Amino acid sequence: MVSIEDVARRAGVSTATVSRALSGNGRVSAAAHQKVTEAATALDYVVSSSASSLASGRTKNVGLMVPYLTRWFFTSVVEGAQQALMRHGYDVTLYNLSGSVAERESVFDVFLQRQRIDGIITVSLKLSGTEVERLHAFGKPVVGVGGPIDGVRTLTLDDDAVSSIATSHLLALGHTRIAHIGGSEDFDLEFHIPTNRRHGYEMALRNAGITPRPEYFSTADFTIEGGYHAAKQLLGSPLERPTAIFASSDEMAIGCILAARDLGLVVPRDISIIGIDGHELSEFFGLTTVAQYPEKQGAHAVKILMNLLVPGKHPEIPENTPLGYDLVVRSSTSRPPE
Amino acid sequence: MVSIEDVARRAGVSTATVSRALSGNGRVSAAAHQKVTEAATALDYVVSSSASSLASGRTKNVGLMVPYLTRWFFTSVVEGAQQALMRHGYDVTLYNLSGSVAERESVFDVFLQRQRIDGIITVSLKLSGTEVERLHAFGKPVVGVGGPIDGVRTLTLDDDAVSSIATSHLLALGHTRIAHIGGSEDFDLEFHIPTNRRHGYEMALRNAGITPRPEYFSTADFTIEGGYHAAKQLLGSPLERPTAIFASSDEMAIGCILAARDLGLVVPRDISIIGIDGHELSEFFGLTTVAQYPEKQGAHAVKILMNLLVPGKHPEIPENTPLGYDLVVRSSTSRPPE
DNA sequence: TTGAAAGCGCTAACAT
DNA sequence: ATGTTAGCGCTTTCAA
Repeated sequence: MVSIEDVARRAGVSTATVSRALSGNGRVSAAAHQKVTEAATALDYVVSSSASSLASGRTKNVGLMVPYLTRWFFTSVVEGAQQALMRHGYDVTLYNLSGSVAERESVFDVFLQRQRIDGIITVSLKLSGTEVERLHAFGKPVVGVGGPIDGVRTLTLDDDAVSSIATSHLLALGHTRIAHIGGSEDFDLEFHIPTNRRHGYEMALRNAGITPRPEYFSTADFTIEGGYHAAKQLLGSPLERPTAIFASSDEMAIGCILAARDLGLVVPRDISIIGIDGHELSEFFGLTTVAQYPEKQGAHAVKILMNLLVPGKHPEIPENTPLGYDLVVRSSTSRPPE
Repeated sequence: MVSIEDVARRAGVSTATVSRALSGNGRVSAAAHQKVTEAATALDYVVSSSASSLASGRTKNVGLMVPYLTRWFFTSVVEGAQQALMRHGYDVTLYNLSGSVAERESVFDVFLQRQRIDGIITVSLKLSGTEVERLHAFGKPVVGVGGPIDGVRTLTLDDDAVSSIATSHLLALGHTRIAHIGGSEDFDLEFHIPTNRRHGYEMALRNAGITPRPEYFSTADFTIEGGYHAAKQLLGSPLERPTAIFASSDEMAIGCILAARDLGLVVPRDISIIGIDGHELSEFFGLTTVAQYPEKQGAHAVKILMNLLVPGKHPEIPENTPLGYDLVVRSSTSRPPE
């Protein structure tokens, strides 16, 4: 193992100068900087993270907490955050809360306590009061993506605006019988996935002079399968059939498309379908959607965290940059049948 | 911060004893062990990972290297490995190679070198000669999942057996015109996804006295979309249409199902379809598949790694436990049309 | 079985 | 701008 002393010796300076030159903390003459850099390169020197952490209290490591990994949104956020962190020289430690209760507890009681991370990014996490407490007691900066956490700076999509846009798109096409598949409440209890997109939908309808009909509202679990079953109910009922469905996620919307097909309905001729997400599968299915950009959200969270970690060193982030989203119109929506 | 000294004082022993009692290295009397444990619990003491790493050279942290995250197989392996590692008290650092070339290099040159991990698990990684060298120079145990790496113990599905089973299932149903969608070579160049499942398919055919027809072979990129386009070609061609398709992945197989539907073909009446994976969507689509279990593969890799890390402490792993797989018959396969 | 003490490799006062 | 040096909190000889 090549140590800082080896570099110092080769560069003909003290270890302190090497440390300063390589870390960028403290002033070093150009000449010294040059010698140090050369020596370090020649020796393939990389600081030992444990030694550095122990001495400085900084770890150059950030924790990423997710409810689980096998969901497009979560993985995308993680991917975006991970790449951004790497660019800042940070490692990423993954905390997956999908295990047993005991395991989940140990994340808070043991893993977070061992001084391995400088900060945390939580993704769509629904935390208990105790967990939030422990998170704060941890004393390191925390940034959340998706779903508010008490006392934590969180990035959340403007659900009202997004669902209002989706609904308005259908209204503008001339639809009046618009159904909505939202998330079920008990789903929201486990991890935070917005179940409150219903509000924007109803507002948009009301603004258009339409009273939301309860029989046009249904809930599912955000998956293709869930959306499929909900849509079957909505479309198969002998009541006046809706001419459009707005689903709270692309996966559910894809489920709707498949359900419509199985019922012999043609999309969009007989039924228009719109989702929210910009899921990787949405293009293939020709799904109109309001795209959100989870990778960007992850990267954005990193920016904020970096500001908290090394104040002043990074460009200031406006306190509340809203998260971006775009209506992407494809072939699953059109004017309603005459 | 509560330190080892606080615990030692409270327990009335030396820091050395505390260390021994808590780590399990070195003998400690039952009485001392008890006192230490109590004191540690009372004080909410958790060892500082950097201090411990610096002193011992062990980090209790394992690196997980993936080509990228947004693919069912990779995430599932990561999830399985992560949970298993947590149970052993190990943290997981995620190295995602999906970024730019420079970023990919920095993983090997910087991130791996900073002494933060005790070992590495690679997932479906295709590494250059230099990268493999660096990995070995790193001097820590490496275990691979999916795709062989020179000099690295790797877990790989028996592709021959798996594709032979899939093909045999179709043969046993009476199919003789069986097409195969494999992975494209250039896809394999980037990250390792088995493109050699063709062999088992052809062997099975030959054993049944059937000569593989080149026009029944096609390749795609393992996605739904790729499978869809390949299937359209296979099924839309004016040649004698195959009565069954064996796709190298469930996502491609799902693409086949959708393509068949769009062509007005009924699955399985007109065309039988089978995949490989046991993908989370396979059940919904009624897809017959040869399921593999990526979470288990991840957990299995951890077992092997633990043995390498702390030899003797964990149950011995037979040198070559084959990875499990199962034929799961659903509604996408049946006897061929008369 | 236990304790004393010497580091592990680095950073950050402090002094120059 | 640079060097000296005292720790950071733990593990691990070594001696008892």
